[in-house]
Amino acid sequence: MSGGGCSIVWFRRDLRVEDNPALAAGVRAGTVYAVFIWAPEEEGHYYPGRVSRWWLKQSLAYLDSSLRSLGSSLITKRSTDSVSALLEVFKSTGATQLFFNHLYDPLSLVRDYRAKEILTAQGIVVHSFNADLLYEPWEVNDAQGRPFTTFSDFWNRCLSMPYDPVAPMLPPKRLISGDVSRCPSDVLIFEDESEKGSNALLSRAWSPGWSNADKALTTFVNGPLIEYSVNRRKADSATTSFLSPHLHFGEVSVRKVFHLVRIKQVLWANEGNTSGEESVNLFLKSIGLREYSRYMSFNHPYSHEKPLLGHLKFFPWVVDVGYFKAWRQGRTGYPLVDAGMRELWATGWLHDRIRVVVSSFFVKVLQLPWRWGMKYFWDTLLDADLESDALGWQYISGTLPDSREFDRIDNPQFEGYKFDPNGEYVRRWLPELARLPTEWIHHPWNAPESVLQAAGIELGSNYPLPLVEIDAAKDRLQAALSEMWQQEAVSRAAIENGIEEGLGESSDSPPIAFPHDIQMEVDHEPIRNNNPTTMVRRHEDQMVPSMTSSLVRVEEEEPSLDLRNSLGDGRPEVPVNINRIPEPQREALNQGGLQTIRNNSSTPPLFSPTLRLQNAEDSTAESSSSSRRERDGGIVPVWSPSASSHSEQFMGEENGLGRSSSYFQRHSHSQSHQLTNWRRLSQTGTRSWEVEKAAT
DNA sequence: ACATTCTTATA
DNA sequence: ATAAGAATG
Repeated sequence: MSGGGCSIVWFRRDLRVEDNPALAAGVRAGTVYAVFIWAPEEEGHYYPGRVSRWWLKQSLAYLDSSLRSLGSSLITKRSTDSVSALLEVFKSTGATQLFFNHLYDPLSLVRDYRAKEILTAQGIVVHSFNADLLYEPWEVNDAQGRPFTTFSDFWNRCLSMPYDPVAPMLPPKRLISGDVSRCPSDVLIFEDESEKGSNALLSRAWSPGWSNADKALTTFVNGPLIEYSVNRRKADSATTSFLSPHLHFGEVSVRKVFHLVRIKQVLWANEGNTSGEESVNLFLKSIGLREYSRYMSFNHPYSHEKPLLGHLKFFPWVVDVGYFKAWRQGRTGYPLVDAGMRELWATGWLHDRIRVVVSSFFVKVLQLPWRWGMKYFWDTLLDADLESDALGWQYISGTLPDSREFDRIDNPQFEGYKFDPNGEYVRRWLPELARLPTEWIHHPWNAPESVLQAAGIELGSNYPLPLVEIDAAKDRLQAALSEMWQQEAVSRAAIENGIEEGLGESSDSPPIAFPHDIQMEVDHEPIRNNNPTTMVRRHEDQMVPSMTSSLVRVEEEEPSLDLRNSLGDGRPEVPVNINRIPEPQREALNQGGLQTIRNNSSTPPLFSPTLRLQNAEDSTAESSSSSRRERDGGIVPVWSPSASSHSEQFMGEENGLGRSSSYFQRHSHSQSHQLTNWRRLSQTGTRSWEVEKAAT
């Protein structure tokens, strides 16, 4: 390439020098400035949690040292707006090109698009790459060229793509650095005084940074991987890869993981080691889920906030901060759940199985709104990852086409027998139960008084009785579901009426007129069970309450429900900024986007789900033809968070059942079993389903 | 060989 | 919950 170019390589969640396409391309283009911009306010609601920031700090230090060994260093900038920070860096360095790797969370999609637009207008040439996925979201489509809506279809397709994922590339041998003194770094602060003590403990268990990521990968691939299929169900043993935080920050490339693991698989297959082979399949499936989370986020950018299916739209979630607090503190009375929550709090880590246990308990037994749980995970997990966590919680909550059935409650007691048969996990994290014999460890409430006494346990005093009995939870769930169906019927009736009358005066009256709509905030309802806490149900999934600050306000948050004071855990403050994209900006993105980028002949077309949905054939052809070119850095994935692009093929919250039918109609042939599940949920008086079915 | 129970997996 | 597959009689 031409030697004259001077470029900025913008690091984000790709904190590695190996297999980093943006860095490689920047190096090829000539002189390089490596830049990291810390602008957490941009994340608004999802300001990174303490442990996540701790990780980031270490990881950046490692990146800096590897860049130094290549002859440069990392320029760090503190800002509240990445794009203007970038502009300043361009101004002070005189660079003319920008290189970065794609991200797929809703915020980054918008920000990166904006960055490209603004910088291009300034005469800067922008190149972006895939460094985070095996395949870009727009590369993986069904036979009709549409995105998949279930994981297994998606993953099967990924595994049988006509071309393999790009092979990982080596780090650059050396790097021609720009004059770093032209662009002084800001000191980045990732922890405050109050957090230092807690953070000190983290370094005993975890070592961030790309070289440690590499070590973790090697250790796993040469060790636990082969036994993964048999061990992965044990809550307490170190049989998982522990790669997730490394992967989150891009310290190691998924493609490298994929290739290494595949090599092992071929090896074991040749040896006839079927369980080893199977282990690789299972491990890769979890890699696939990570891929799928990006895929979902790209195609349905509100999936971290809104249920993808609207069939639970009228579910009366239990709005009970007391429940929420008990769950967070590991005082639900179910040992496996409590052990998990204590481990999470203490270490920022949780085995995948236990994540399922605690989140399922949260949604099905406590019936709390899933977004609260998701936000708590976000704040506490070392590997907090918006896309993965949104996928996980939606799966548990039953709002994906291939979710678990909503109807089904997992019993933590039996899960305890399965995942922690000897009770070691529980004993480790719940010292108060440590002396309880294994027989009773997962259901202390059944233990004879003498046994409890001998173990030093007084239920209701030093260990709680079950917060909610499983049987009561089942009843409550059924009751809540019938209530939901009733509301659905009311709403449907209202819509039908609205349509009839709407011929004359359509927009005057709200389409859904039912009492709760207006009285939502004060829709308190006495609860029918034995718990002492006042229970409040609400007919709407709600925004996550602020856990840490008295300042965060979310537009949907109700004044009558002041969750803020009761939630103080002494955790760090979250800034006020809410990540809403201003309306005019959305419009600009929507309308201007395509043409603006297309006019640059070296730049392949943009990809926008909106576009694709509106003009499926056209954009599909584009996406498949340009997916190759993209590897040379041409495409910036673009997505604009306009109302119109919201999960078009899933139910929109607003349009509820109307949308749902078209969704199911479209997919009914390939997904009859999901339909069955959905029908079961809607059995009471869901006439629209029958209508749809007849129409199909 | 066949029916019945048990096990396991489920994004 | 359920369905498929394995083990059992």
